[in-house]
Amino acid sequence: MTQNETLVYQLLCDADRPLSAYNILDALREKGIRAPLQVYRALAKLVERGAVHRIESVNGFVACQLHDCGGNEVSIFMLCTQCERAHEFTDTSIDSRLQSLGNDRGFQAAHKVIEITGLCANCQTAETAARKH
Amino acid sequence: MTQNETLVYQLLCDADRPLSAYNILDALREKGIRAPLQVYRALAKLVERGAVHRIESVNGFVACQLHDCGGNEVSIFMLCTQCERAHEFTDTSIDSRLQSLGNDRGFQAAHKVIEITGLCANCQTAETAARKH
DNA sequence: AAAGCTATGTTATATTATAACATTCCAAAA
DNA sequence: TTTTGGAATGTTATAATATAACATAGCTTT
Repeated sequence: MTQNETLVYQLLCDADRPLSAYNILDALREKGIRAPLQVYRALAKLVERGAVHRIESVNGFVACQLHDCGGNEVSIFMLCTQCERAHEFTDTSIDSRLQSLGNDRGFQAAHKVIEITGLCANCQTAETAARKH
Repeated sequence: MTQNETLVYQLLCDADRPLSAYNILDALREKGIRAPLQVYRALAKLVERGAVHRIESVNGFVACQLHDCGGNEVSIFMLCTQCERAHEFTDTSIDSRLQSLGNDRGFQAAHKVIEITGLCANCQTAETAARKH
């Protein structure tokens, strides 16, 4: 990994939620990153390599949370609108079903996005508690 | 539907691919739409009502292609990188599987995004034909 | 007529992303 | 050892997407 990629990747690993490219830029200014392109270039490489995922629903980026994710499985993300955390997982049955839907139509899939937005369990209970006042 | 919503909705219905907010703005200038906000406000209402879907992968918008889509099903989109067309459909098994994945984790889903990017059947054959030269 | 609501319009600005070009650094060929 | 070619880097400018803040207009209910 190059210098800039390492900086960006480490930051994403330490973060507990998706970061935007400009979040990253701001956080890494003191480390010598000065321009958006430096961030976007590092991100492009990291995403290409599967080390980082782009979350379309929030225009953000997260470090891959699954050790062997570079593989073929589609990542599914659950995104909490409250705490902003992103949980990543995979599901073979959804994956294969989606694949066959594509095949049925002769569609050659290159990339799949599956994202669920809502309230995580934690934030639901917090909200319920808050309503008691 | 209000004036601006009608303009935007008609345009999207006539389009054969997702349009960006600024595509829409440019197309509707002669009809009196002058500022991005007029477009974004109309889109927000239309999306809320289920008449239009936002395609996260391309930051674009399409008119709903399913008559009864205002309902509960998740829309799945296949997006061709070549012709840029978006095909919408639903799949009960993916939907319910995704739902139960959320339930397992106590996640309260509000919105789901499923988008497949790739080459549609049509564009694949066009590409194969082109390679013969 | 007044009050309140929704839609509208307008200007400015925030946020996300890329184009175009110059420079540096390093490894491998000559 | 030099050179040369590719990848990484840096820098400035700008494109593309989206929203904030405020003003006005039109309609409906009281």
